[in-house]
Order: sequence, then structure tokens, then C-alpha cells
Amino acid sequence: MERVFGDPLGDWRRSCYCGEPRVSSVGEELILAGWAQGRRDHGGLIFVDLRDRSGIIQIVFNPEVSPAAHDKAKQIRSEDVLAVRGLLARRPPETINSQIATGEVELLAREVKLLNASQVPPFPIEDEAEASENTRLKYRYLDLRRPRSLSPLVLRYRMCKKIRDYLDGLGFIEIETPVLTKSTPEGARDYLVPSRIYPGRFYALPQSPQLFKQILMVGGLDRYFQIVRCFRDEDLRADRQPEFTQLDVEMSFVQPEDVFQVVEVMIGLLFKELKGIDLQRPFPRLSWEQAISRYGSDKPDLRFGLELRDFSSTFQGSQVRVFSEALAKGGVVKGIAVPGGSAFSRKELTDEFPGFVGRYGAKGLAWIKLTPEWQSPIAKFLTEQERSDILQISGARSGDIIFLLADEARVVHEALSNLRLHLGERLGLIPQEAYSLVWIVDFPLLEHDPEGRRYVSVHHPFTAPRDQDLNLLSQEPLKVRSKAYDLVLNGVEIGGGSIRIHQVSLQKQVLGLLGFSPEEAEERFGFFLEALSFGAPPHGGIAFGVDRLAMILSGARSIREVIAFPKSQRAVCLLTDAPSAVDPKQLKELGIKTILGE
RNA sequence: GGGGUCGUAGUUCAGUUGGUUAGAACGCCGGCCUGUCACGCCGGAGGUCGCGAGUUCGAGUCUCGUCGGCCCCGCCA
Repeated sequence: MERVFGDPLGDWRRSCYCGEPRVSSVGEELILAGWAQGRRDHGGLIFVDLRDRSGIIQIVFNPEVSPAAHDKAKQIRSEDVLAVRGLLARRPPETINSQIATGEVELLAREVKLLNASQVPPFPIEDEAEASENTRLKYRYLDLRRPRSLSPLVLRYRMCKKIRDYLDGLGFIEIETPVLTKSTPEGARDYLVPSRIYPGRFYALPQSPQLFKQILMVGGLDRYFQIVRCFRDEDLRADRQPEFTQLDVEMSFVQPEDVFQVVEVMIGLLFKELKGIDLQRPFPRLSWEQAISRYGSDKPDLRFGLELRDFSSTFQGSQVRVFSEALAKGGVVKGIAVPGGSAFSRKELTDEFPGFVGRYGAKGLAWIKLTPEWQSPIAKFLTEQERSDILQISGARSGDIIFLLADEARVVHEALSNLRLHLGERLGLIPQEAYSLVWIVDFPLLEHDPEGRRYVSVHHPFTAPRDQDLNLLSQEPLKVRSKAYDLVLNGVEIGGGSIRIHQVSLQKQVLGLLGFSPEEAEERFGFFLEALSFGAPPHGGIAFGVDRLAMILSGARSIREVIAFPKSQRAVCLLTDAPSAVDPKQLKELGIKTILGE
């Protein structure tokens, strides 16, 4: 049986939000509106909690106050929409509810309007109630009625507002760049948008407004920013959505220090005003080389120790063949000492941890328990010298365990950095209320494509080499370091940027190193190269992951919590069911035919 | 593309070694109740065990496939 309520709102105007009335307003007649959160029907008295985004207040329907309102209130069910006119009264002392902000007062209903009926909600609209993410996202509008679900979005809004105010104060100008734009090669897969006017041609949605913001610098904007949606058609993770938001910043006539200054004050402001935390400035800096060497990662979480140690020199020519052989092939032997780790079980050591590092391509994981007589699969191969080196390099003590991994450096670092995080989490070594910020600087400009035999940009093709490395560019390009920098917060890369190339000749040289023929460069980036040739100023900037920053500031475990309508891991919008099939007429108009089977 | 994990009432979950009619709590429906706020009391309805095959006398339970949520690898300049 469908319930339909049709009371018109009429000329009623809300007095305030439901969560606002206090004792100071007792005696006033108020009109409140919101959603019914449950009904406690005592036959005589009926209590309804009326809720809006500000909180809840108790409405009392008393037949002695208004028989009509009391009669109507019998129909009220969860999530019905009501407006109530009544007298704000102080609650009898013994009925005060200290759990809610309005707990000392209640509204004695004189008249109620049943504005709209609700179906029975699929899950209770209460913070405490757990519902699966599946259900929450399908009925996101119900989920959002819960403070716990709304508050990360509110925090995100406040964050963006503060960013805008701050940058505005520094003379930055927010400029919108196109969403329908040109596909550029490299980087992530593009989302394509077919052109109706030019059948067979496509726009691409921007992976970032990189070239536009540089062109704005050529246009003399001097200080630009934008909070902008970006799109990358790649698989999803807890911290990756196909559409995400960047805070994009670009400045002219600057060095990295100028960017750091603007950013550090901004991040400091956000922590101060949103979390009440005073961050130490300047933020520490680690060279890329140091970060990789000590943590195995270019986005190290510095909230805890377990640093990587290098045992390569110890095991040159060692009897431990997996080590010496890896070294002979140019690899490394590195490890982590875990305090108290000799308590790990055999199952953990033979299944769990080796399986874990296996995900990153490691073929095994050696371990040494520092019990009185060392317990280890490799113990019998170790010389006295090796034992003493291991103790000295690892700094480990009795009761600790040392994990050792030998392979090519890339695999060792990848596996150990993740093992480090895994152990840190598992052993509770990560202080949950701590925030560690670090700049990673001096990235290499180029690296070898893991598959092909070509160079690829570590940052992006428009990143400037360091001035003192320019002469290496033609001879030893892999040794060239760049003017790129990342900002890492608790092991999450929240921002990255660089000083850009502003001279067309250098830009062409770098594109050449990346394997673009002059013709390809012209076809793909001609418009940009031409812009550089008309007096581009030295410039640089940075882009932040707004979702990730909001996620960390709100303590969320996934960026879906700070996005109103996120996609599922299979890139589906569970609310609308997008993506979906389209009318064949639409395809025809676009000159598109699908080639999928029936 | 690959690995892991979960999928049972509206919701959150339990369900033994494969064995009678698949349970609980909350929610929902009806009745009673004037101080509740997780209201209470009495009664009731509600299930394609994600879907499809297979094994078996017999499948929620075992096998295979498939779909979906989540986590991860690959991917993400």
C-alpha cells in the first residue's frame, strides 16, 4: 500500500535548523522541518525525532495540545518529511537527553504538515548502523543523511574554500580550462568523447590541465590556480577514481623554493584550521635517491622506522648463493630489522611474508631470528665476518628478526618498502594521530621503460632538468636530475610538480629523447611548442590530489568517502548504473559502430 | 588481464561432517500503551541461500563457471 502525503508547505517558513533550538528560545513558537527519525508511539503521547543536516530535535505530539496533530502523527513513519509548528518548551528535568545538542528542549506540536512520504529505508539512517558500501552507494541520498557520511564532504568543502581564499590573497587567479580537449600520448589511457560535427574525431577529457596552465603563464597570468576535475581511464584503487579532483597551481618567474613556500603555508593553514594541528615548517626534504635507499619508495611514510639497510657489500662472494648470485648480476641485498620480530611463527615466515613480497616480484624472503644461536634457513652458510656485519649494519638486537631480500634493486625496493608498511601496520608501529610531511626532490628526469628500450619521463615531458645537469642531457640522459618535487603525507603522494621547460629548443630536445620524431612532436604538441616560442616566462607549479588530501584530513580509509557519488571498483556508478548502452540513433549520429558480439 | 575475500529475510549476520520445515537481532505490518529517546508489551508477515551447471539418494554447505561489492598485482607521463 503506497502512502501519499500531500500537505502543501504553504506560507510556512522554517524558523531555524532542527539542531539549533536551545533553552534560550523556550516559549517561542517555532516552525521546524525535516525528516522523521523513528516514532515512539505511547498511544497517548507520540514522540518523533525530527532530523536535518544540523541535528535532531524531539517533537512531542500530545492530544491535549492538539488532537488533530496527534491524530496525524500516528501516520508518521521513518524518513517521512514533515513541517511542525509548535511551542518550544523546556523538558521536564528527568527527561533531559544529554546525548543530543537539543536535549534540554522539545517542540510541543500545535500543527503538523505531512509534506512527503518515504518508503521504508533499506538501512536505518543512523550513524551507528552499518550498511554495506554497495547498499550505501546505491542509496547514497539516504546515506548522506547520516552525519558520518556527510561530514567528510563538508570537510572537503571547507578545505577547498580555505585554499581558494588563501591563494586569492596571494594574487592567484582561478581560471577554468577545457574539459573537451585534445588527446596527448603517454601517461594514462584517455577518456574519449566523440565529435558529432567531425565524425571519426574525438575530444579527450583532460588527465590534467598541464599544457593549458603553462600556456596561461605564456599568456602573462603569472599566478594561476584551479580546482579541477581530471580523468584517467585506468583501474581503480582505494585512493584512485577514474575522475578525481586536482588543485592545479602554476606561477611565473619562480624557483622550487617559491613553490615550496606557497604550498607549505597553505598546507600549514589547512592543518591548523581544519585539524587544530601546528605543523613544523619548513617541511623536511629527502632526495629521491635517499628516499629509495632508506625506504625503498619515493613516497615514504616517515611516521615510523623500520628503515631499509644495505647488506650488498657484506654478501659479495658469499656462501649464501642466492645473495652472491644476485649481486653478481648487478642486484642488491637489502633488509629490514624488526624489533621483537623473532616471535613471528614459522607459518608467518614461510607463507605469509614470502607470499606478501611475492606480489611485488620477489622470489623469496630470507630471515634471521636473533635468538642466542641464530635461527635462520641461511644460518649455516654465514661466516663470522658476515654475522658481525649483519649485526652492525642492521643495528638489530637479541629478540629481533632481520628480513633479507636479494634481487635487482627495483624489485628489492618495491618489495621491502611494501613489507615495511605491512609490518608497520601489523605491529601497530604507525601512530594514528601523527602527520608526517616530506618533500621528495631531485628526481631523475628520465628512466628506462621497463619493457621497451626507450626513455620515459619520471614526472612528465615538460619538467625542466636541473641547470647543472644540462650538459649530461645528450651524453648520459639517465644521470640528469630534474627540478621536480613531490609532497608526501603519511606515505601518500598528495602533490607533485616541477619547474617547467620554458625554452622551445630544450623542450624539443627532451621530446626527442622520449622518442618523438620532430614530426610527431609537431603533430601532438605543435600548439604548445609554438606558444613557448613567443616569450614563455620561466615558470613552475604543482598539483595536489584534492580527494587524497581530504581523505587524510577526514581520516577516511578510501577517497570514496570524500566523493559524493563515487564509482565502484569496476568503475560503475552504483546510483545511476552508468556506464550504460545508448540509443543506436545516438551512435549513428556520431558515426560510431560498436564491434562487440551480441 | 591476474590473485585474494565476501555474497543467506528489507538490513546486519549465524547456519555443525552434505541430512527433517534455513534461524537471530534490528527493521516492517497489526493491536495495546501519556515521558519515551535503541521506548515497552502481545501477535504476525517476510527467503529463487547472487545466478547457472555439476557431483550426490540428498547441496545454503562440495566442484566448476559466471555476476556483483571490497582489497591487491599489472596499469596509473
